Amino acid sequence: MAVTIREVASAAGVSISTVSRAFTAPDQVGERTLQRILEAATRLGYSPNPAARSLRGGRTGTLGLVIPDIANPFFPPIFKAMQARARRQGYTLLVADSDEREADEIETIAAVVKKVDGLLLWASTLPDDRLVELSRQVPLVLGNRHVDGISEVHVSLAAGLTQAAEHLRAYGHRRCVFVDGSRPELSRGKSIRESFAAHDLALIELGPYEPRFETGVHAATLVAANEATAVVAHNDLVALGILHQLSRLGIDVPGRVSVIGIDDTLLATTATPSLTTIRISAEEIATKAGDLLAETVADPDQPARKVEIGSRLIPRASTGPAAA
Amino acid sequence: MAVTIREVASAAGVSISTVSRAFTAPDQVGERTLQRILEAATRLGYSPNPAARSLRGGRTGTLGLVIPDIANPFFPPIFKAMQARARRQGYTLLVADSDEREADEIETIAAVVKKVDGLLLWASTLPDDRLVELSRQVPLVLGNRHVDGISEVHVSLAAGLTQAAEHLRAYGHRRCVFVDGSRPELSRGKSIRESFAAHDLALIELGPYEPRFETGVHAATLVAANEATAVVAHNDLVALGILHQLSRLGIDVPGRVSVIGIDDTLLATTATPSLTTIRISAEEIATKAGDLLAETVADPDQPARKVEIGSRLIPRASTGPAAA
DNA sequence: ATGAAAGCGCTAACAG
DNA sequence: CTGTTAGCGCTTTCAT
Repeated sequence: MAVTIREVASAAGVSISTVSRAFTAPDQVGERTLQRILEAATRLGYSPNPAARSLRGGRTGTLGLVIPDIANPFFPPIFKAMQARARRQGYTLLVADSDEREADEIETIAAVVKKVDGLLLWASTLPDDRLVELSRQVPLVLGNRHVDGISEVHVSLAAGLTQAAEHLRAYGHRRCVFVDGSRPELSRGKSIRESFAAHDLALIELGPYEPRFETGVHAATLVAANEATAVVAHNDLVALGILHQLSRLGIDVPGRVSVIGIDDTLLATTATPSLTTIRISAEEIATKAGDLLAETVADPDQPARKVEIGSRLIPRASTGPAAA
Repeated sequence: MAVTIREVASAAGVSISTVSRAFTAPDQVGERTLQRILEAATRLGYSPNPAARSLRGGRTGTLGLVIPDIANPFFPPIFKAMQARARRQGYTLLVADSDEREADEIETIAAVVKKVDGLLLWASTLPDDRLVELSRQVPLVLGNRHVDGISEVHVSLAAGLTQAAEHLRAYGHRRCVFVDGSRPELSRGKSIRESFAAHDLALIELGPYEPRFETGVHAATLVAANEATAVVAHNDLVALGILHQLSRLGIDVPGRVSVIGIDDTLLATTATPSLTTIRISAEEIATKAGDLLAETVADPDQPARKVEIGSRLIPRASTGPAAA
């Protein structure tokens, strides 16, 4: 076993409580004593045993993040930003991938829930009542999912989509396609319909499909057939599928068709042409979700709150003037 | 607090030891007793407190994975595969991103080391002696890093690079460029030099640069200037930079230049044209590294072992016959 | 096959 | 400011 508080105590010639305090409430310990303890601790290579701490204090010092698919490039930046934030607040972040399947998600949550002080569940597929139940078991915050009585961070695409509409309109586009790849519950369709209608842009909706590259490949042909001059895709991945197929069909982007993605992932920056897309800031998610979670952990009985995450258009090379 | 072993015990009319056994050694408990306990446990919603378990047993039931950058698309599949494997072995996986900086890595490791039964460190930037020291503190396996006396999984690109050389040679290429983006210690240069020499392919080496998209953009111009007909990039990201710039220069891929990446990430599949690349199987890494780590945890004093991970070429649309 | 009891390392009253 | 003490929930001898 590793070195314990007791050995530090005897090395420093104090009691174990004083050593404990030296780590949890240094200001309650005498100047010189503190020095001696810290010195002894470093020399012996002591660091507190988290298991004992948790057992005693009921706090684990870790926050949980459950996401549907870390291979979706939308999530790694969130992971990073949340980890950085958690660490600054003295927490370790435990990230688990639920593989986008309900059964796996249940298992994932079960594996994690007893090891964390609070949980952020992104785009959960679980039924409302299970989430309500879970929220009684652990401080809980939902991402992109609404359940009455549970705090939530919600990504709003409204701002970004409005900017996209303005952008396309300014370039003279009139007829656009939206490739929907959502689960119906959280369809991005409604939001885009409103924004585009407000800017007098005709919108043809395709789908819903799965949000995959192949979906874009398939949809590209339909875009051409619909005589639209611009497409908004469900996300960057789908947009890349569109770009890919358009290129094979010899349809120039943005010369004949403009393409817009959503999420501003690595895929958008590295695409050819680079992809105009709607950015959702990982830092903003981490900050707001992290704060909300921290507050929920601190006071689990406060009323549920809803926090909005904004979005904005990042114009790049895949959009341009409408073809004549 | 949640329901404890004591409540289950009294509900089932047995002692707490028997309940404990029901969960840790069910075969040592009478048939009917076991039934009753399990029934009571489910009814009460009991599940063992991991903190108490760890404290008592010294085992945490979690395995740690420290990676340099989860935003590098090479890592998410490894995360997923490792998590799946760990779970099947009854472990939770704790993943931490060290942000590619030594100071962060030290902090990251410190944050997780006491919370895990074993640690897999990928591409660590720490000096040898620190790693040796760490290996005395926790069962340790290294990924793509060699330190005497510590077990290691090592990705060998030899097979994939040989296939790449054969592939290019068969297409009539003679003059190739390699864009090096490695830290010098783990340069991919040596391996490719040998493979290409063996196939009588002239190899011009550029770099070393940082393994970024912009590196590829920059290198593309040099490729053209060197009159090479094929490029191998340090990884898919760099390859996409090359693709991007080649496209802007109006140089057709694979008509005038063939491009090969390394890693077979999502970027390769979604590129236009889709990218020929060298695949390193995440499943193979997870399986071999997971087993090695499990064995190291089970018997920390066994001699260090080295396990090789293979690679192979995935031909796609970015390679073709050499220009005349 | 089951129970009693002793801690694992630590924190948080409570005393002084 | 510092020490004493009682557990946190569980596993694990040691009995029975």
